[in-house]
Amino acid sequence: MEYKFSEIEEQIKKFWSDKNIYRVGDAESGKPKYYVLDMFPYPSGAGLHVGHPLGYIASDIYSRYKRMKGFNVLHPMGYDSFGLPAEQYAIQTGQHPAITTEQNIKRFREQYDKMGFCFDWTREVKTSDAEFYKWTQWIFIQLFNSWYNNSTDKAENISSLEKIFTTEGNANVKAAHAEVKIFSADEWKKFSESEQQEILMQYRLAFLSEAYVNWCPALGTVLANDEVKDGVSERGGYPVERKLMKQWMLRITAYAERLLSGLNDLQWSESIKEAQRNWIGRSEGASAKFQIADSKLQIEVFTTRPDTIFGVTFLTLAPEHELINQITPDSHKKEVEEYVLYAKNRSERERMTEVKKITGVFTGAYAIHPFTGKQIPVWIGEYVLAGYGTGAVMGVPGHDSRDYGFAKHFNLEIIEVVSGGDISKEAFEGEGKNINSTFLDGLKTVDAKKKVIDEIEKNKIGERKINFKLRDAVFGRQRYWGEPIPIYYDEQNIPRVVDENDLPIRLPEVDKYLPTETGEPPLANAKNWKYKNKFEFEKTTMPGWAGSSWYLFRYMDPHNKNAFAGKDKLDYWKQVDFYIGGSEHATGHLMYFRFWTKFLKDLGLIDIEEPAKRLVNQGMIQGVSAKVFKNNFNFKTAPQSIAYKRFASKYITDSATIENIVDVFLCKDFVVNDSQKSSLPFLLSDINLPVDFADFTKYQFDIKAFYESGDNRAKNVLFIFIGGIFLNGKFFFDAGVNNYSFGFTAIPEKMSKSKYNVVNPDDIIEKYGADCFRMYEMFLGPVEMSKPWDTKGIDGVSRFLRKLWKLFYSDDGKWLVTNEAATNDELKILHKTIKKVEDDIEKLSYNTSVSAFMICVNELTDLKCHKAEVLKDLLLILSPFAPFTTEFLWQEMKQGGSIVTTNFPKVREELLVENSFEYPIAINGKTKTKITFALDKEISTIEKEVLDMEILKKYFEGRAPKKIIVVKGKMINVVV
RNA sequence: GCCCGGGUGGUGGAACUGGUAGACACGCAGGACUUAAAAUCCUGUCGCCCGAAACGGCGGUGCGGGUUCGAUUCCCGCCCCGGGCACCA
Repeated sequence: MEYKFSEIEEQIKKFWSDKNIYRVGDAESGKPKYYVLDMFPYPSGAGLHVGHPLGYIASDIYSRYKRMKGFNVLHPMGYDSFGLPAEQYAIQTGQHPAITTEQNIKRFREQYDKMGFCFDWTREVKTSDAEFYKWTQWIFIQLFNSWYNNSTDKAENISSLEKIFTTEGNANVKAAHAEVKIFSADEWKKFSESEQQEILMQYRLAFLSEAYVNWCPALGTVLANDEVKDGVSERGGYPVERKLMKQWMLRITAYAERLLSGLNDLQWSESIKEAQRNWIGRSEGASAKFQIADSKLQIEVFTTRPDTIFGVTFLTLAPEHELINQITPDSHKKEVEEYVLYAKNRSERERMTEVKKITGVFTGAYAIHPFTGKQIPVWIGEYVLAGYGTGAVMGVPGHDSRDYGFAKHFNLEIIEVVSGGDISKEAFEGEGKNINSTFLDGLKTVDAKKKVIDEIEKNKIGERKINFKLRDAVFGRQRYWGEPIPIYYDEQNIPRVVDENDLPIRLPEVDKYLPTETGEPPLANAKNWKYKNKFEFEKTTMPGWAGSSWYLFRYMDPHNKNAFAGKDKLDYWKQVDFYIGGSEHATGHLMYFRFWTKFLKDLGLIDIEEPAKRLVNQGMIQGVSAKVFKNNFNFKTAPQSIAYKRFASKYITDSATIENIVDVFLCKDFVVNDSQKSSLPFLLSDINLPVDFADFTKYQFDIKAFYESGDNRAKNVLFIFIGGIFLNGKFFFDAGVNNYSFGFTAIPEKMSKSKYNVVNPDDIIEKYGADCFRMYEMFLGPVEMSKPWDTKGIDGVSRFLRKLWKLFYSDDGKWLVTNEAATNDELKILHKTIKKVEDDIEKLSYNTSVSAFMICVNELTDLKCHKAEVLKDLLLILSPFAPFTTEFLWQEMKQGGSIVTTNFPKVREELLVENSFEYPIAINGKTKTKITFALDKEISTIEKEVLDMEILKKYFEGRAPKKIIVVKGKMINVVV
């Protein structure tokens, strides 16, 4: 019988689905639980490429393994199905995003099924399902109804805060909040309803706030910090500007400390933890208030180096600082206003690219140094950020490089207050001993910090303070395809949450997915969409990360109508034991879902502090692009194109054909060739050609096939190679040349449709089978590592599977398996492999387990072993990797049940005990020969025997060996 | 600039906690089978040197140094590649 993988896969797929083999029960299973989760995919229109399954295969193997080890394994899959691409498509075509999304999901599902993943599809969830987003909205309501109590260090219901306000005002409340004035209980009671709500809003965890946001005019929406890369939108690459807008926000900063300290106990990669630590950006220091001369105003600064306070020679304010107007004397108004205007008009992007440019202006005001009483000038500089600290810094040019640059540029005084550097050359930012600092003189930096903060607090100048870089998260999007925010505006225009019983607030139908003419979000297009038929709903929707911030809990109880998940289910499944996904989510999703988890815990809804114990980041499988060169000017208008046309006219006389040329592609070798290069205008960039026509072994691109495929990019395009050209299906050669070769360069880069380098797993599965595909992706290297996709080695895995098959069937199709008892050698091979594979799976070192299987099958083949006793265990340990083939053979062996639900075999350690070892014998650390000794042999006897060995004599060269080291079971080293 | 990874044959990659560097696979070369091809199987394959061969010699894990009986592994300095952050006071 031949190994026909496609037939086997079909048959086994049916077998599994008939038996509902992947259905997962809950606590009643009586087994310990294990939760394996893949990061939520966005169902894109392009389907899966070979890069996506890397993580899925890894988690699938782990899930199957854990199941065979006696765990009740939850391994679900679903879709993060709200998102931009479907909406963009809707804007272009008018097609409802729900329809596109549904089609894409169907495609994804087909692909998942082909790969044999053990997902329990009865637990599938989709964020765009009203049954799902009902609970996303519900959690938002809880956030709105909560405040963060710093005294108890948890979120509490807003009613407890109101109670405090009515009894004692807000002076002693320790809470995470925005700027609020201090009021007494009496004052609180006298506030109007709208004033009270305004104040409460400053405390809520979901709140409406005026804030500088990243506004992307091209997308017509606001982006979160992590959605902006290099001043442009991460998706689409459109410019982003800073804009003051009223926005729904989440007070993630309340959780900064817990998000930071929680990292320590997580089994996550160091790089992700580090990225989160940087993102949270905790710094310890002090705040200090500087009195403005001849004024009642004070400027508060934050510093991490309060020990350098005697080195302050100026203050710098951010251009957005609110006191600028009040402190600037008339004499300086004009210059200051001009500068502020200039700074405001500078986009984030400009400011970032011109980091080294020093700009600023003197306000004309002076501040009084709190310790020396000296007057110091107050400046404005754009190097100070409005959003961090207090938006003002104390300028210590001697010990801060930015202050140093600023002082040099504007000729301000520089004082050395910490010894150890040379401040005539550069700022000294290291630690040392204080000088020129009165009561701090002689103190080491650590002690000086402590002392000065004590003084600052004693004199009520300021206080010890901890600052975070982490910003509150913007939660509203001017978009259609997202969860409606469950807020309405009452008669007084006070924002209120809708009643929980009215959830879900369904996404209304609109006839246009674009913002309205007045600039309102798309939801404003909805007709008759009012809460209780009279109140205006909030028109923005939630961002892409809302649903994914809590989805892990929904899988535990996906159909629950009364809660986001039932208490019993939450108690049983607790949290994700093993989470796998891309590292690009380091500061986005992975931060938000930790935040929501902590919040739900504070409400007493769940019992865990962290959503995922262990996190593995799978590497990216890059596509290998076929790059050729292309002119980078407009071919129709640029004068350079004439040179190309002249070149083409060497071969083609018909001028109309030449005039029609719209572009030119050059083969790699042509560009590398100097004499050719000099005859052409050298303005080149590279462009990708579809990999389907590229031969990566010879680096040859088939232009003719490309042209004949009907691709528009090949039409009227002049292809130049060495010795000839290709135009519209025809080759033209130099005299004497008749072999064409269109060379390209192979570059690994991210796999993407736009780069024409996508490899579809369906094609690979069709050619080699799903098991082979799964094993090959694992065989490529460690899961965490990125690597270019390359089919070069896949034949090795394919050969392995056929070799395995041959242990069961002869070439002419006879069943070979016998019930003979296995020999010791055979059992040893088997159990060595079981042990190795078990260890490797735990470590996620799948590439080495695949080699172990290969070694095992090779050795059994050499021994002509066809014994059931050995083969059935081999099938079991291989089944997480190659589920189809192993299940098929399992059934052929009449073992009963399904291999999926059978237990993993136990290693028989006693078979692996060696009683002798072949020692490598090294002279001065270099291995020279080998000798076998019994393992229980006395070391002193070994030493003696080795030193007497005839073969070693020549290395001693007459010298007596100085020393001999014997490490039992490892090696022997003789020092001469 | 700062913070994380990483650098091993022609290629993907192995090597437990400091103990035989290059497992396994691809590719390549030679051979067997075949009319032929595919498939399959066998042999070799880090480099250099001697040789008929060797369980011969020398070198070798990005570079330079160090610790050690022994270093791909630990320490110091440097170079290169990938990723993240970036005027964060």
